[in-house]
Amino acid sequence: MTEAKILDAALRLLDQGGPAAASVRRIAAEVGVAPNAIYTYFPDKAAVLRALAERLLGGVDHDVFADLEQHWRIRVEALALELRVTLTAHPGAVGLLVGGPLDGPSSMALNERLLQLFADAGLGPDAAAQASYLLMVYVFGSVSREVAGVHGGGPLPPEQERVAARRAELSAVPSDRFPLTAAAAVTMAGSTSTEQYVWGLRRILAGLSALSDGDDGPDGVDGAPEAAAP
Amino acid sequence: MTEAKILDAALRLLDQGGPAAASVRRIAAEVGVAPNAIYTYFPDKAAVLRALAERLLGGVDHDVFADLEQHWRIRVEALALELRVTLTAHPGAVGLLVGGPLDGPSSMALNERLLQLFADAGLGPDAAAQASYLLMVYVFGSVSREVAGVHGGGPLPPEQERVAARRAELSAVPSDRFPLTAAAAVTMAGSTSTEQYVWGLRRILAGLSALSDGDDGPDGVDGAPEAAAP
DNA sequence: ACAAACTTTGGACGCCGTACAGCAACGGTG
DNA sequence: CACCGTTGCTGTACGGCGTCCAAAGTTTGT
Repeated sequence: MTEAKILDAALRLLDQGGPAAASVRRIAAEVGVAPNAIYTYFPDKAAVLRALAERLLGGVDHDVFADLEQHWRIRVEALALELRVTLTAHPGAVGLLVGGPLDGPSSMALNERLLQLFADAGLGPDAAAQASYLLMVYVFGSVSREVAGVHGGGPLPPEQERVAARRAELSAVPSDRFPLTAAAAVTMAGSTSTEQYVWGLRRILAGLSALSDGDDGPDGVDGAPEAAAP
Repeated sequence: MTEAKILDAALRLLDQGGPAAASVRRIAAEVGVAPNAIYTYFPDKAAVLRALAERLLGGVDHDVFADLEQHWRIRVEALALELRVTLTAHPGAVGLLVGGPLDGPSSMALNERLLQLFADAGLGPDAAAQASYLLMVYVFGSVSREVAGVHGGGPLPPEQERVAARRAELSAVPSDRFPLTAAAAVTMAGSTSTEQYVWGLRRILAGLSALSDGDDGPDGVDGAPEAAAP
């Protein structure tokens, strides 16, 4: 009946049955309308999915990160963590976001916020733009790796479960052909964990801090537990 | 007739017409057989695409990066650049790689190589595993951003052209609502450039270098032209 | 009350992935 | 050489897909 109901239905189907379930016909059935009624509100299926992606990105609460009291690194981390939660909440929809261009109003607003954040950090406009892009690449890359291989429906299993499953898979790696992989299997199994996400984020922020004026952050060199070198 | 011919045909169609063109029926027609003949060699369409992804990843030449004479940072950069070229050469196939799990032999070999590289850099096994994952996230994230929105066929336009097109789009950004975005539009237009790719890569490697023993690399703080802060 | 505008539907078209049964070529065994 | 089991391929069919068209229904303005 309205665009909103169509998007609601699409997201519901996407969550329950993955990308394959979000067909025009099923969406229409979910709304309770004939398939072609959808075309009254959207020119084609792609437009529905684009609008949905836009809505999901719009669900990120920006104002939280505007608090100038906090150190910029903290604020970027908070933003990155919130983005990850928002995206992984709808695994079936991740493909829409990583696969399409990010040029909607929500993307722009998000980007503007990020630019402000990096400007606060002391980066010039150009460096801030590059840093923002780098951060988005990291967030989207991480999330898409995280939900990769989820074709069916349902929410993502809890982190602990996924890590355990991955550990089981990796325990089968032949240590003669891939000795390093086999040796680091336990750490690798944690790739899709919040810990690894934050670890990578901190490495990136450390790399960016060198551009910012002098200060080198709250946590010297290692921000994650397993970061020690021999 | 053979699996190889099927994969050849699939890649050809993918290159020419994007993901939508790589249907089982079209692949079969390209090979010159009936559609269902494909199922003699692959259990379903997904298996074809998985095999194709595996083959593409296998096309990355590893031995180049084994040269211990070079500094590890140079070798990682070379690997990242080669990976980007390999992936962007087939825009329609990028979705297969970022959308599915990376657990084939080629992925494992690549990962093993990366672990070795970071071990050479002085990172412990666990940090090396985390760094490898971070790098892969960056590469795949960058590439998928780069080919995002390419639904049709044909190769990616030359970099310069894409940047110019993006610049034109961004020039329409209303500077009252998104002042920072509008101000940095020219830099943002270069997001999908090799320069930006290397810039981000260097930030990440800088962040990782802090973990490696003491040395801080060949290029102090800024590795890209526009990196200066006011 | 009537006309105009908008919304929804029934039906159809061509394409998709895939299952099943049958046909053609072939290698090994008598 | 004749036989036969295995393997590769085809013909055909089913249900689902995105989308178009003309017709029917509904709402709105006057």
